[in-house]
Amino acid sequence: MPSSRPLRADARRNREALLAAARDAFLGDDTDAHVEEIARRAGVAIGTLYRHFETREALVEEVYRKEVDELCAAPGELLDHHAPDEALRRFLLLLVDHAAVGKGMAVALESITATDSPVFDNARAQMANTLTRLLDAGARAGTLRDDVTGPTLLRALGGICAMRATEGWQAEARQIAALLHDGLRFGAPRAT
Amino acid sequence: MPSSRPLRADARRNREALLAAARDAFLGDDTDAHVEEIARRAGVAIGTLYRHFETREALVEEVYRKEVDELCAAPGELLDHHAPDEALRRFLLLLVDHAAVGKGMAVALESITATDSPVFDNARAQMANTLTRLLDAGARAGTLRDDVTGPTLLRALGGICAMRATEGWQAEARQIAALLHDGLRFGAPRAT
DNA sequence: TACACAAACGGAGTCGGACTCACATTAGGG
DNA sequence: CCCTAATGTGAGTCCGACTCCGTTTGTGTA
Repeated sequence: MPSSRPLRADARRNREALLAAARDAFLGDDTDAHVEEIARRAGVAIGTLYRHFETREALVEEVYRKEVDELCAAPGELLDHHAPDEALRRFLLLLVDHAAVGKGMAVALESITATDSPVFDNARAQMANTLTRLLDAGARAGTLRDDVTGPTLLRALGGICAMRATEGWQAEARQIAALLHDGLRFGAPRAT
Repeated sequence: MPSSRPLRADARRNREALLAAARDAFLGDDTDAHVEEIARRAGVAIGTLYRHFETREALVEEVYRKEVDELCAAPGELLDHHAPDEALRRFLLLLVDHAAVGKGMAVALESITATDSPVFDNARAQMANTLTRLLDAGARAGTLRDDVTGPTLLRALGGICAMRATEGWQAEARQIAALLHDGLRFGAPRAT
């Protein structure tokens, strides 16, 4: 309900403090930071936290939306400067990098890609659309197969995002991205 | 500590009742059945449940171990009757079928593939070994690329296992399996 | 068959963490 | 400056995993 009324100054301040505190916690190591801890870091009481965010999960979603937005903004430029299959390749690597931001981001991406939690409905739809856009461009160019949809590819990426905390996981993640990319090119009309 | 002493008759009975009740719950829809509910279904008290299983997770692991064992037993026969890349293809489809057993099984497979929870260390290692075996056979035959390891492929499968409850997910899952399979063949010395 | 006792059982109670609610405080329009 | 609706507060509730210890029972032995 942020649109109904401009939100009082102190309320906005607290809301932002909460988001900042949550970001610190979630994007860092403390993926399952307690709400109490987040409120404390933000310098407010629990009640205030719950005035601004329906549930703990709603707060989590809000924190990660910005990251997802940024990620999903990339394809526009990528498609301007690269062939569709190359754009897709770069986007997948970008995804790996984002997952690398922190354990928290990886967990969030996992939730977005791998579950059907309604909390991430928006983020999931946005990511799926982004992938669809890249896939469509590649299909039109004949360099990517045309029988895989954005939502399907999104699911396939779950494995990447879920990785963390293991030695050398990033190399592994890149390899899986490459594997999927190759799978998408394999058998395309103009496969290279 | 089942090996130290043969376990009293009533204890064995209760243990089995608990496992049966848990299997009913987990392999059905009630993935997050409460321990109390499971104990009730088994006709024992909570204390008894905890005598047999360290934690709720330990019970979960026990329930799914059998499924994983069964799944991992398959490649032996598959490799006897099919070329390695075909054996791999079939194994991936088998994985999809197992994930289809129930929401619970899908969740378990997800945990096995996508997290690094120590609860599933055994299952994870077993699955990774199984995949390594298939990949090695394919690499020797020249029909699969040789730069992807079992653990890596296992991670990549996370996306498949995490799928559930969405209309037509199984078709989607098969497609992702095919995608990975194609990615593994793409660029192999004797790619078909 | 009876006995003894270790093993197993039961379930009320503890504990930890998400979430609520009734009251106190305060921003900011008039 | 005052009024009031918006906001903040934090002790308390709720819920579910897990613990503890008194009670019951299976079973090896005489």
